[in-house]
Amino acid sequence: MLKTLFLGNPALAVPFLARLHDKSKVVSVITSPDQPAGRGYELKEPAVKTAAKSLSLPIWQPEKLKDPAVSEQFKALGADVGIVVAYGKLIPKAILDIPKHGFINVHFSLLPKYRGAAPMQWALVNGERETGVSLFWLDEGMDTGPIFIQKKLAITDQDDSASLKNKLVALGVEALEESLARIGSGKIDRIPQTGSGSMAPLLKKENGLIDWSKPAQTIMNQIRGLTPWPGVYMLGLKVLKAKVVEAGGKGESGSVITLVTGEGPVVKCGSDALLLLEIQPDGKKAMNAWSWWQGARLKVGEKLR
RNA sequence: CGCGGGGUGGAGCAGCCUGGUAGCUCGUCGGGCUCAUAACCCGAAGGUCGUAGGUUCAAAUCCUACCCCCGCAA
Repeated sequence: MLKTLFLGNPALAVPFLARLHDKSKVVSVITSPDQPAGRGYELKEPAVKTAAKSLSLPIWQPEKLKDPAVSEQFKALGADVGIVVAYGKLIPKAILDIPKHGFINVHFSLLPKYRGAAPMQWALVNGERETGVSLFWLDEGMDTGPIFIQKKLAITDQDDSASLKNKLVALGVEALEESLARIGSGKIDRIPQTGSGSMAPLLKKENGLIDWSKPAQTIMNQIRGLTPWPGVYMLGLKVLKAKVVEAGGKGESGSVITLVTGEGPVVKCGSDALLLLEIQPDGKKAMNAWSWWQGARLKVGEKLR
């Protein structure tokens, strides 16, 4: 059985760890140190750590990978291959060379497109019709290594970041199992990335700011890709769900042009309009847009403040 | 002790600063108008104002403690 390492942090990485545990001997689960997070800054452990505990796997939370002592410990683990899923740190060359086969990174895009931290979100924001998952061999660059296995996935109009994530994780887990089988039988591909790449940089809060003068579909894509984080918002209000509706040229963008009884207000955009369905005011719980409208003290024709 | 917002009939809010009959939009129920309606008109039911104390002739409103929810941030 292959001896493997697993490196990852968030909940999204957990299904990969579970499958890896099924199909190989996981000699160590490497995850970031517990960090203060949440209200009150309580120390919180990464989801991968929680999962590793319940699987009774050895956990290791090194602070700095560049430390030579860390490299020594990696060597001592004697792994055949490392699997990296959303670990969030670049792994130094000194460590990459340690396992017999190197490290495989699971990346949620069709490389070389959307290299970087937030490939799923940017694909949705940009209105892509297709994305996928790429398992590639880590080198020193940012998602630049040779590709092992790549699988495509169509993005539907109904997809949002949650549904797309679920699909990609499922696809990725499959690909992971396939890659382990191939390594076992010696059929290892290392296909250099070709074509022009693009970047999917870490999301910033500002990426979620709504500009009502943009087309409704553009804003809709923002909502699909950036919910739940960083969220698509305007001052004091986050839009969680909406629907594009046709609308003529009349009405100032950002103003409420009509109401759909029981559903919510319709806001004029640069072209067409958005029917708001679910909203979250600052400091409040998420609520349906119709409820929000009851207490919003706004009238049809007014701009959202 | 990271910063901040909030808990008021079933829903979303106003009222609190400047104590003194519980307000608004919606929903529910009954009636009316209408070919009809999610629209309109009339009427009704429904609230320990988060909890426990305190101040006061009088507290949703002022003071104290506690519980719960949420945003930022990470």
